[in-house]
Amino acid sequence: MAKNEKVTIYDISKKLNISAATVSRALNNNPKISEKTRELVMKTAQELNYKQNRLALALKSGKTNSIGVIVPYINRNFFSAVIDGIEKQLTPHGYNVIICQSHEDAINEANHINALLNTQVDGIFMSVSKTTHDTVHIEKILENNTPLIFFDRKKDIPGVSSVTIDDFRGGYMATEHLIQQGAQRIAHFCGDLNLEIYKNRNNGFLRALEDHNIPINKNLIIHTNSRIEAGAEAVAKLWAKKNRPDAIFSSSDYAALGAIQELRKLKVKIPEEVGVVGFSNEPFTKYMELPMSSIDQTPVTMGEIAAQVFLEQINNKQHVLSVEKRVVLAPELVIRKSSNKTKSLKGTPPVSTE
Amino acid sequence: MAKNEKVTIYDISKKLNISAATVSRALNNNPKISEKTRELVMKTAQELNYKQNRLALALKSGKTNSIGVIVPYINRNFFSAVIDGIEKQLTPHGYNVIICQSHEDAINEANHINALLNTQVDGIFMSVSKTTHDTVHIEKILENNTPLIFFDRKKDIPGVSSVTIDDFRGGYMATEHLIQQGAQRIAHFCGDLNLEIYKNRNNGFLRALEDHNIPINKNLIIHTNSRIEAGAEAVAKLWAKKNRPDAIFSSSDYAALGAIQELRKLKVKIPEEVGVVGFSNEPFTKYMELPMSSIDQTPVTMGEIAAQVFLEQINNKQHVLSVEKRVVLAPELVIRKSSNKTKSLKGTPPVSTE
DNA sequence: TTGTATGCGTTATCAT
DNA sequence: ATGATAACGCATACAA
Repeated sequence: MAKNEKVTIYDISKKLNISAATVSRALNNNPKISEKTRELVMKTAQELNYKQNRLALALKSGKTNSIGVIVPYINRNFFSAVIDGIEKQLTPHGYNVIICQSHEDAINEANHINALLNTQVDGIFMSVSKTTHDTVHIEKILENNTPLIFFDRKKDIPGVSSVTIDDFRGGYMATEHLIQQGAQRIAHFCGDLNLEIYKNRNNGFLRALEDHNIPINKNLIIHTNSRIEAGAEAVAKLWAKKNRPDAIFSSSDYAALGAIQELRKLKVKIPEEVGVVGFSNEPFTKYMELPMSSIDQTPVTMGEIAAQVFLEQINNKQHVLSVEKRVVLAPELVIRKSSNKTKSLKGTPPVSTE
Repeated sequence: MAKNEKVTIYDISKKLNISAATVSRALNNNPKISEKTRELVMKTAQELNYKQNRLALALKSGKTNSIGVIVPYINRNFFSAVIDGIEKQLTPHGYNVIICQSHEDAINEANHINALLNTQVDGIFMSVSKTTHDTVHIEKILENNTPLIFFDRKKDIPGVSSVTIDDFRGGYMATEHLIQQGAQRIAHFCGDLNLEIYKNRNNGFLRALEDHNIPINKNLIIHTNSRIEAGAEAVAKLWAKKNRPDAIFSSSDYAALGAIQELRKLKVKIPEEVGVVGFSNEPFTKYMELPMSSIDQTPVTMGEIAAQVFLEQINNKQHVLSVEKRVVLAPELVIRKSSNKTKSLKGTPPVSTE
């Protein structure tokens, strides 16, 4: 028996000598169908191994029941956790999640957007790449009237909702914590200022210094990317000079990891001589030989809320021209050994110690 | 100007007073179309911001130009690297990659398979979950006549192609290396034997001992999962007894990491007292304070080859009932400090030292 | 070279 | 309660 051919509602209708319309109705639990017919149809559908063709449905209804997510990399815990959050919320609603990686390249981003729009996805979630300056390719999503939700890394586009964390606050908390630990010369590893998130973390850092009357020293602000090597190099440079820092706040956990590795090579005592705080609370920070303090971005929550914003948005589409909702989540400081000189400390929420 | 409505080839045809068929042909570079018409169509398509509806195309052609990939977790470097390999090969061919996570749950796996089949993907790549025993949900893919390619973790199903690495060889290499470093009492952290990969690594381990006349000691074979905690617990138990091992070969990098952490807590010297080799060559192994030896599975290559096998398969579909191709890749031993007692060692390919 | 008609699998509208 | 038919957007066989 060749199972080659796809079985359609017509096959069922022929077998039962009823119309395809009736089959369709029965399959969709239309109340105007007799119980007998419905059961018969259901049974035959099973027997014939009928599978609804979502393509046809999508073409007819204009809804594909799938959404696209574009992230820089899927193997960053932060991003995969956000995706988990989105999936968790949307799967029960019958949505399919299409995941795309931009690899931090605006061109890939544009291609993916095109492909997703051609696929007629019902919505797009994205965290923009570092190389995305121009937003014309992003605006195509809006021209296409497809809901767009930014998460974490956003661009300021009117009418576009976003879910982010308060990066300013995160930067502030990390810095203030280091100050409270006695630090006076805090170095900051600052990410690409093209991205709001890094700018905000940087501003939080600066404000914390100000508020505590610590002079700002430009030499201690190092522009690094999010790679381990970048952190190691930064430390190497800083320690080659006089007037070394007594703490490091890195906008990236990976750069912070590199920094710690280099510091240990240099036999610098952590946290006694130098306290270190990273950002993102990647899982490895917890499992390091010298566990690292970091700022948790509650990525799963971020994904869940992004999904909720999306659902609201498509339900409100009656007469509304554009809805825009900007959700900002609170970051959480997780204090671990790399910045904790005191054995016991009283953490004030939302600060947690491990 | 309301940009609400999707523009179709009909809109273009009306505007130009030509038939939709001509527009379609022009858009597809059909050679039987006059240059003038083609240019005109292309221009108006641009002006109107026309986007091909892949849904309609898919419904018509029976090809969606998208493929599905099902992996346990996307944030395992191994899996995301395989996905990178698949994408790299398939994107130039116009394919869209839909990524799904099973979270090691056979039920999720089945749901994803269903969704992908309903979406009419042109092929499915998968690495089965640990909880997948029964394969009926997988066989539905074949009943549906959709090409299926296993990578890394496969089930033995006739007619299904697979790309794996020689796990037996990997286990053998790791073990032999430890023996050459002088180990005589090698513990093995063995994964879930429900999966072929772990069974094979285990067999490789056993054979290496045999070949070097080392008696097999069942007490040194510990069944762990792939979590850090599992490795730490295993070490704690082993070191609580007499006759401790002098080396560990772990089927998982994560378990090996936990082992190393625990060993350092116990002040056991690595690699002097105990050599450790993991499996998968996750990026963190390289960046550990005490870099860890591991077996590299060449995941990007694996993904690329899987994609090639898929492309071959759909091109050969003329009269062939079923094609099956089993590609086995060679693993590579990467020697790092955790197992390297000798300062200088002469690595014989495909062994690399870092 | 271009136009006409048809079908891909569904659902919705209108009949019956 | 059920049937006939049109429509979603596209590509193609057949005509012209």
